[in-house]
Amino acid sequence: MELFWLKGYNSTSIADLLSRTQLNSGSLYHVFPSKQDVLIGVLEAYRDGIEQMLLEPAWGSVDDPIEKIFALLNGYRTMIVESDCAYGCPIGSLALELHEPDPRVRELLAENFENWTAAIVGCLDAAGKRLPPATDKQALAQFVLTAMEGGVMQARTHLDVAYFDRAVEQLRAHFSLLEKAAKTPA
Amino acid sequence: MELFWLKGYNSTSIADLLSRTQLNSGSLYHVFPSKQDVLIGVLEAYRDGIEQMLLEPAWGSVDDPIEKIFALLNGYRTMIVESDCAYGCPIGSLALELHEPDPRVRELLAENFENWTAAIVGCLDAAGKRLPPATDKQALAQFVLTAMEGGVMQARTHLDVAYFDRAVEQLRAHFSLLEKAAKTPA
DNA sequence: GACTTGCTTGAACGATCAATCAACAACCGT
DNA sequence: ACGGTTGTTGATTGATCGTTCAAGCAAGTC
Repeated sequence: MELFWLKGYNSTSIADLLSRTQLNSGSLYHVFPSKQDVLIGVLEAYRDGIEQMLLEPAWGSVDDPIEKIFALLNGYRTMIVESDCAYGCPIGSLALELHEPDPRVRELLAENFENWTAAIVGCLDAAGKRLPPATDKQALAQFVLTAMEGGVMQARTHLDVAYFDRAVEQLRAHFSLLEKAAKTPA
Repeated sequence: MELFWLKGYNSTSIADLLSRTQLNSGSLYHVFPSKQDVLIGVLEAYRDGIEQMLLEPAWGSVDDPIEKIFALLNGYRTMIVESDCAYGCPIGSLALELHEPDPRVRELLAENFENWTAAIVGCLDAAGKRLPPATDKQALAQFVLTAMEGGVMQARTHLDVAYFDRAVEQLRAHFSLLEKAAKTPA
């Protein structure tokens, strides 16, 4: 149930889940032994569905590997705008909302991040020689995630997408500089 | 009370605050009408104390303006390490933990961010011609915040400072490219 | 020494929430 | 038709939490 995404984990009560799912508490507890298990289920589903839910819609009409990265970021932008800056990256929100997460939950959050950055690494690999050969693609992919999450955080705090846009713009400048550096080797 | 920083707002109960402050509930409610007012007080204190609490300790022995930025980031690194990746930026945590924040609270979070980036803008201004003249210093300062928050988030999720270090390293690469671009004008 | 004012005490209240469980229905194979 | 399994119902429980309040205390004022 994607209520967790909107309201957060702690603020989403079992009653919320029940009214949304039209279930009774007993039925829910028959499937999920505890509220945390619901969260685990949701995180697993998100991890496994990232391809269809995030990448495919964003990449529908984009071929250029580097533009794919920014198309994905633009997908987040759309979500921010449509939710009036309330909704950002669900994983990032949970990562900071849960202060002493269960090991399994923390692990799933990490796996979600890893899946995300793996997709970016795929783009970077496809970009081939447009980037300097010494580029640490894993670190750069994590930096893309970093920029996205930080941008989402500021947009939400200021209630203004422009903060997200500026983060993306700075990231784009970084990529421009990298591409330029790749053309004129040291 | 800096319990909010460690455990988060929702997970810190009034009872926690009482035992920590050696107060009784009545006394606390005599000063702060509600729990949220405690948060507001803490956010105001943090906003006003950022200079002494964050900048001065980090910048004690650093003069170079750009190195000051990275000295500040290194201060966050220390906090991450000392808290075993549990503690990051308190403002960032609250910004994502509170999903429907009171307007005043949201405003204070934004002010804290603005104070922070203003300090970075000061460094960028001091860096003068080492950066390309067309540089949008405000946007770049926000990007530094973005990188910091994103790095903190990933370090906490993976329980590994290396994720923070890589974000800082990427940011440093970005600054290197900017400085290089400033030397060889288009 | 009465009276006010400012602050403290800590038990109590009401609300919310996650979780439980005994009773019950629906479906299946035999 | 029957027993067994699986899934459902929803009132209830026990715990936690934010908040309140009547009573008390200490210090200052006239």
